[in-house]
Amino acid sequence: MPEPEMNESELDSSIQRSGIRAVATAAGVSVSTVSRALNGYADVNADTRRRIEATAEALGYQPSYAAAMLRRNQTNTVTFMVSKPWTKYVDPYFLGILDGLELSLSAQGYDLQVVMARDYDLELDVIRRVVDRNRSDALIFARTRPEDARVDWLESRGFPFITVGQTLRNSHSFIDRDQVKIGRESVRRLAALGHKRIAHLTTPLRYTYTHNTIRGFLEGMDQCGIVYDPKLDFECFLSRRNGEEAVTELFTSGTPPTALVCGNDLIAISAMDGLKRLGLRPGIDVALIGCDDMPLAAHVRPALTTFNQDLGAIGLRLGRMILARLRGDHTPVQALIETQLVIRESDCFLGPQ
Amino acid sequence: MPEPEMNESELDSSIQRSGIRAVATAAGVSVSTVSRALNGYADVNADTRRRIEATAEALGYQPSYAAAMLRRNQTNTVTFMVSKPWTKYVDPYFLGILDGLELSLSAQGYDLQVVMARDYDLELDVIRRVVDRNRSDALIFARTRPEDARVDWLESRGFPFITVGQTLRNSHSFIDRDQVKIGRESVRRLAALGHKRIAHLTTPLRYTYTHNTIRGFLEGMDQCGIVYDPKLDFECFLSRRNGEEAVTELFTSGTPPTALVCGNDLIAISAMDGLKRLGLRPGIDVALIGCDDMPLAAHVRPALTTFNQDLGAIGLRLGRMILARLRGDHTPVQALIETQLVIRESDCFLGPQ
DNA sequence: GCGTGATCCCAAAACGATTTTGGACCAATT
DNA sequence: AATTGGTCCAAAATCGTTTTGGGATCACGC
Repeated sequence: MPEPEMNESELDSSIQRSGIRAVATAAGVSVSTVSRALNGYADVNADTRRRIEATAEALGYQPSYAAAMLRRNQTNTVTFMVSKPWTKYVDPYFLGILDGLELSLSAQGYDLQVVMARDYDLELDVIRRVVDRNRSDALIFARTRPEDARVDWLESRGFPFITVGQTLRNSHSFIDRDQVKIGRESVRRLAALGHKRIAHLTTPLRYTYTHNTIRGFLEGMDQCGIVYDPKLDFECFLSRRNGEEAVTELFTSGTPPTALVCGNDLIAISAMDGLKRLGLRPGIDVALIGCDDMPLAAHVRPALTTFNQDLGAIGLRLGRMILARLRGDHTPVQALIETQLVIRESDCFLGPQ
Repeated sequence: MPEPEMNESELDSSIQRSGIRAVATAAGVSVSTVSRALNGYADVNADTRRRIEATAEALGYQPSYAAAMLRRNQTNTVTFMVSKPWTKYVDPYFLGILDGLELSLSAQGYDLQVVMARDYDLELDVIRRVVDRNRSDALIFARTRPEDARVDWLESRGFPFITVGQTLRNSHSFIDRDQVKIGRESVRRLAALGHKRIAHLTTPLRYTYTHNTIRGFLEGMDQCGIVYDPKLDFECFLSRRNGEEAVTELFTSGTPPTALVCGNDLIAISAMDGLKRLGLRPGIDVALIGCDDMPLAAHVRPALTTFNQDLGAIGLRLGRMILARLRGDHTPVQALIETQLVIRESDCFLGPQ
């Protein structure tokens, strides 16, 4: 017995899958006509088409995915690559997008496949595996960096892909939040409330979107006539130096800020904890604005003022974009998603100093 | 032009995929020998095998997934179905498991596919689609209920599946946390700290795991000689009546509890917020124990005492279980995962009442 | 009656692997 | 010398679609 693994392969004798041949016989037409009828080709008589459809339905015919894939040389699958922070930390972004994406893909008969890259170094390997093995028609990934090797490689291969987030070159299709606006509006909101010393607790600088937020932040400062104090900038990580530590440093040396622009809600929430620990009341002594509007943001006290976006809509849009690309539309689409500032309790008027 | 959609189909002229034929020619053997050599069959000369492997490597040969799938009648794909709460709310459970699962699957050449069911009513439809269309070799899903239509259907079809969580019949393979123990140990911990009035803020009752937790809770109460007061039980939902509301009710009428066992961390955190709003200090006036140990649990003040489990390990184990099943091992495996109580700040001695 | 399209349909050829079939070769045993 | 068994390989069949390249049939105008 030369079997490498004794794959017993089920047999599933219960239900007999009827192929296109059975449908053809039952409907009294040829196999090719069934195929053309079921795939919406024009040169099939309307009556014949209806008859074939009825027969297929009656027989419970399901075309073999594998056979179609082999013949058409396309997988009808779109791959979403999950990068490092998402493989470990729960990011509200992830599931929401996946949800909308799956919705639009499945509506067009496409499947969603998920692959994970456990480390930055592995990202390219993972992509290579997916692409080289011809197991997917297109790729989607996020957490883009200004210089992104994944983008370079995929562009050189001509493989269809869309990123969630931008790169420096931006020659490809992407979808992104308007981070510049988020940064700008955060500052403007706080300035309107009277704040002048505004700190920026940024997301990791390796990501493009962080830089865009910073750009918006600086634009906002400029527009409001506030001079930028670089000492009030802190790069925060989820795993290491978080909002709590940043706040501790900010409020125990130099002139502390009266307001905090936080790169995301997790940073904001940990910053609020840090403030409380220092005896400061977030939302009263210090104003905070977050970003993402994760479910918890509304449940935290004080409830977090933050930027909301319709994640499902992003996913949906993403699906439409990739589907268009797959249909042959090669013009790069670059979509900026609007966000709304959700005002809750954590931002506040500048109290008497 | 009878094209239904003008699918331009790329052509990707850049890289010429070399097939098994090319490898055979280059290695000077027959096609079948290449197949046997590359698939680990025994009756191939060791030298020949090495030569073929080297040739395949040199030519960058990647066997056509579609062709193999068509011939072997298996997809080399495992499908994970995401059910409703996970499609909307960020649950730490989800990604961690997916991560470990993908790791073990990809190591064996299997792909992970994700499908979403937007609603409970759709779950069965989604499963049916996946199974009937023969697009997956096995199915994994969670959020099991005592009477679960998905389990019934899959069992009747003989389709391989594993659940994360149990059902009433439990005739299938599953993996689950030891929820009974979680409930029991929560009570025992709080009782050891002097608490006698212990409330239970449960997860939704439609899920099996909630009932198991309740069973453990009652066992613990019994073991500690505490009489159970049904008025201290609250079913919490993420979307509707959350921990905050439960706490508000509990502490504004009747004899309030001194300790809270919470079905998950999200409930616990919102309960803490509710307590603060009532002027009570969680971790000082009222003890809380959560469940899940989501990343935020450690960042919250007071830091949450909660049950931790190695999610990656669960996913890994899940992968091994499904792989064994796919290799023909039909004996149901029922794995209970151990959890550890992570003691932080939110549980506390019973203060002077 | 004969081309000329239009319309509808069909038989056969891909697609690219795996698996089966049959047989060659060699050494050991009868 | 014949038989047996073990080890290897080439050729052909197979999986179930889609696509190709016509072929009937009919209506129409000359």
